[in-house]
Amino acid sequence: MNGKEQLDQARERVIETMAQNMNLYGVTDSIGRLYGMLYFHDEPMTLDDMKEELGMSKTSMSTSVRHLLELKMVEKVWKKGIRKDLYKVEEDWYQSFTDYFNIKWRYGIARNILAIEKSMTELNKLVASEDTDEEVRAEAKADLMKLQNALNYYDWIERFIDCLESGKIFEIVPRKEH
Amino acid sequence: MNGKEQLDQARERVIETMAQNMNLYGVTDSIGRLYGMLYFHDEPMTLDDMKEELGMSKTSMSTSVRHLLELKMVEKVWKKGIRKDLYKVEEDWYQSFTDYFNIKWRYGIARNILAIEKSMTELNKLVASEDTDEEVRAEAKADLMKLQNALNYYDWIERFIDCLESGKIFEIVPRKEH
DNA sequence: CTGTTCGTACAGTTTTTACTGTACAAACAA
DNA sequence: TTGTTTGTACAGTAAAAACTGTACGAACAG
Repeated sequence: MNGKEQLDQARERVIETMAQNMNLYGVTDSIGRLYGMLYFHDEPMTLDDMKEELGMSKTSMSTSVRHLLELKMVEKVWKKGIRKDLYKVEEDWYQSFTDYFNIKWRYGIARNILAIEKSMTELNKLVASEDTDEEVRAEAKADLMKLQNALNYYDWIERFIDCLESGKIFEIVPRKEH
Repeated sequence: MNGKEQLDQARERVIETMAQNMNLYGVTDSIGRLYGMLYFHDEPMTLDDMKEELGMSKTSMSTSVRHLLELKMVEKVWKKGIRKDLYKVEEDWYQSFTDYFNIKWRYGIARNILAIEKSMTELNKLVASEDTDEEVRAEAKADLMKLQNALNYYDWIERFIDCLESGKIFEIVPRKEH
């Protein structure tokens, strides 16, 4: 097959940089490489296919795919007559971008908000209490202001993600048609 | 100092979750904790202060601060009469959010675009060449379409980051005033 | 039911990353 | 100049993460 090596080389280059890029989504290079490889495969793949293609253990493929599923960057495909699970990449990268924020950022922020609210309750008590040392009270008040700012920021982030999720962002920053 | 423990406990809780959240920015928990600690310190701190406060080595403080500087999440402060370097957090979290994309995402995408363009050039040659096997040619053509889509997506991301950087995003998703 | 096949939990290993202590260069003080 | 102080490079160590192989439960085939 004349030209096969050049084809593979061209793919490999893209896959490698894509994989490093995907660190931004919190996945390792090797998971990124798996994604990239799947990206260039037009047919859905089984874990054994991937294992074969990347020369890694099936266990690794299993956990890597799980990561990508969690991020909704790959999806399971059903095909009658085939017992093995099949996977393919989510083709819509805009969707993947949005999903990332929806999954990772929203989750992180929710946890953070809980912690902040709990601490604010405690600090309010501290400020209200007569037993509290004056210096401590002053610090607590300052902290309360900081935490309120933090809450405001998280509120903004949530609305920002809403803006992505609803697709409103595309009114401001339109998709490039081609 | 009555109430000091409660104050510290309230802070610690927030710092810990904040630190984990900062994994989203690609920094470790311990760097996140340093950031959180700095966040609650109203006065700028020296490396030795941090080392003392966190019970870690000065070397660690040095490299951690460097990471945070790179992300523009902390900044150096000059104070006359003090020889040691002083650092404080960037208070504007909206700015930090924008900076993160500007620094990390733009960089990654730029690298990726270069790789894609190079591969597209090669693939175009491959498609044009008469020596190329027909099957390979077909795959190369399919790849070219995929890569063009990728370029379109990266173009969108760049415009998206422009939208953050210019502050236009705040017209759509306004800051919460309080 | 018994045989396979498939995906994954788990334990163990390898690799990578985070962290420390030392040593040293640069900047300053005297 | 010489003596300090400060930040960081570097090498070594400790901790964490990635990866592998085995073993096993679940799903299906016959």
